[in-house]
Amino acid sequence: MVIAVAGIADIIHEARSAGASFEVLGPDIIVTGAAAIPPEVRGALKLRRDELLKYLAAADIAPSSSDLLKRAGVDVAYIEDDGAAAMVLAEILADAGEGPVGLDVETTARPGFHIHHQIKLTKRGARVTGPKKKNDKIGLDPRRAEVRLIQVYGGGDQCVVFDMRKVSWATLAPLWQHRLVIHNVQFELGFLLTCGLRPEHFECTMQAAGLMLGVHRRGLAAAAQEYLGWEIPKDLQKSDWGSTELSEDQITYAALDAVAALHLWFKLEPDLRERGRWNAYVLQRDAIPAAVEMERVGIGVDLRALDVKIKQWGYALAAARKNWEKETDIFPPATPNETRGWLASNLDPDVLAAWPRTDKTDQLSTSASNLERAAHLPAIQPLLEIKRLEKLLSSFGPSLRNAVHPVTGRIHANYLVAGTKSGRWSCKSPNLQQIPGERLAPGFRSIFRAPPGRVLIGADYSQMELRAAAEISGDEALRQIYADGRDLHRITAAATAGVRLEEITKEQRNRAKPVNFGSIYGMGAPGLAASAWNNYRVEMSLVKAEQALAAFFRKFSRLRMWMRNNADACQRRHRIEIGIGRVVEDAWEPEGIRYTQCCNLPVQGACADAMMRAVAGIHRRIHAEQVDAALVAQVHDEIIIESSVPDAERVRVIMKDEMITAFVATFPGAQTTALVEVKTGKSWAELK
DNA sequence: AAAAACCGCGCC
DNA sequence: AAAGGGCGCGGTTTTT
Repeated sequence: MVIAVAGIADIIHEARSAGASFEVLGPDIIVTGAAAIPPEVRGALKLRRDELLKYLAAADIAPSSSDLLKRAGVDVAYIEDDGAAAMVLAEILADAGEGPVGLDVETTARPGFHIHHQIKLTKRGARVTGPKKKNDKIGLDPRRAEVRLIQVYGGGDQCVVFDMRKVSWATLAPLWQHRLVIHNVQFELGFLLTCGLRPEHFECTMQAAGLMLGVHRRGLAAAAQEYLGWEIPKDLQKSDWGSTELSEDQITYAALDAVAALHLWFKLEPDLRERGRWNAYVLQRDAIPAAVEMERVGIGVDLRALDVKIKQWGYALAAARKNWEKETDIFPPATPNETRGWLASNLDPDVLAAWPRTDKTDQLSTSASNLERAAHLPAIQPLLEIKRLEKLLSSFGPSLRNAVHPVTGRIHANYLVAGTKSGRWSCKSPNLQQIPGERLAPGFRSIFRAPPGRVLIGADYSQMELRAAAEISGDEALRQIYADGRDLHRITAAATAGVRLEEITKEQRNRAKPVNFGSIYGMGAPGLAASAWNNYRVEMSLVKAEQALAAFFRKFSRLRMWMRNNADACQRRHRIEIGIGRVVEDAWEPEGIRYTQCCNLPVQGACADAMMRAVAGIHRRIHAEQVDAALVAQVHDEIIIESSVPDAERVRVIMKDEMITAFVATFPGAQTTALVEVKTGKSWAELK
């Protein structure tokens, strides 16, 4: 940290991490453990005493961890030896009785795994602007970090904090048989698994809070505020949990989370049951071990092939820039504003006047789909090529390479179970659910590869959301199409063009796709016309879009009826109800629930239910049947498993079986003809 | 200097 | 009457 420019909060944080604590007494500041503060930090604090006093006084109003614990009637016991550990653990379990134990852990980078700073460069070679990227994920990575503290609370008058540098894991063995309440249990399971521990009875207050408060308020702080009225401080979250002597503040801070988790559970559990969301909770909870496995196992990557791709993209980008310069005699635009300037001076005045603009700031749009409107300008093609390659390089080049784990050589992405309001999973660091496909980057998915002796198996639901819409709405015409294993796109194309099915060309079928996908989500004619162009490069006039929608709903009138009735019911209830019992409350949306969400979320969300059932079911069977295989990716309607070659056939059967079972469990009586498609290959590219 | 807002775009 | 939904991420621009 550069002390001279740091905020006072950062300086205080440094001092606290070093073991110091502050107390305000009238105009005086009492510092304990001042000797531990690094001299330059101490100097800065002296220099900025007034600021420090103001900050501490403000912090005084917000209760500290120890205030909150005091109010809750909980003492903290910090345990550093096995004898005491066994004794207090027995007390905690006695406090809990038949009930669960609240638990939380703090982790820290293992010795030898240093935090290395990396400097990011822009495409022009300048230092990247914005916050300096500190590589601080190591402390959260089970492969490079260790559990420092385990905090447990049984509901009594003490919370125990075990220092795992002093206490042996064997002493805690009884704990793993007990039912545990953890906020974001996925994180803890990842660490416990590396210690060979596989607790089976757990509750996740984060999943529960997401169902009750909305997925954006499922964090511990938000949930504790809402349900307990606690303002949980989080300033020590990133303190140094590896230091030899942990401060008292750190220990009480750590304890508070375990206490909060248990208290939260006591409120959340009855709430889930009373509000009809218990089944949704169980579904989400039971999918967590599969997500843990996906992250732990990771997906295999051919690093050399990725490097080749990056090089090729670089060459192609240079060539595209040359082409631009040949057409224009100027350098290619380096920023959106430069692109806007070029558009402003090169478009015909009437075209410029009608050029699409951005939503919030009303500037000229520079999106690829809009640039294609000016395709007659010779510089546009090179510009589009530049944009494509810059996108690939910035999102899937060096940054994806950096995501390859130094120890395993694989990518361990983080899947967020029910991380979206519909219930879909999301994925981050990196997001494997947005890896470019064949259209944008031919062959790119072949870098995701099984190691020698193993294969990837991909299974996907065919036209999952259209099938779901058919089942939810009870539209017999649509259901019949899937019962017969017919092709909806072809049927819609024939209806639109007014010709017989056999005469439909590939081109005509393609034009029908946006109609089918758009209509079930409540798209209007203008939206359909736009989506046809933006997603499929199909030109569709307003009139044609209107006609296509009308024709679609003439055929599937029951679907339209469901859409309208359901949207009405949602507005009446001020909530959208999804599948097994998840909801999106009107109050959770900044501008209230919208008609299109009422149409979309029940379909998308019920599909997410089916997907979760399938993932959990597959995971369970792979372990129960001791198959040499593991889940490695999930992309909403697709599951990818890496398997040994001998077990591949068994895996294919399990996947297909579990996915069909999950779909029918979600949509009783659903048509299952050609529902699941399974493919095997050495790489992801071969699974399409 | 850092944070927030905005735009655009990859996937389903 | 009309109404694309859901994400995460990189980069630029504006605000604090």
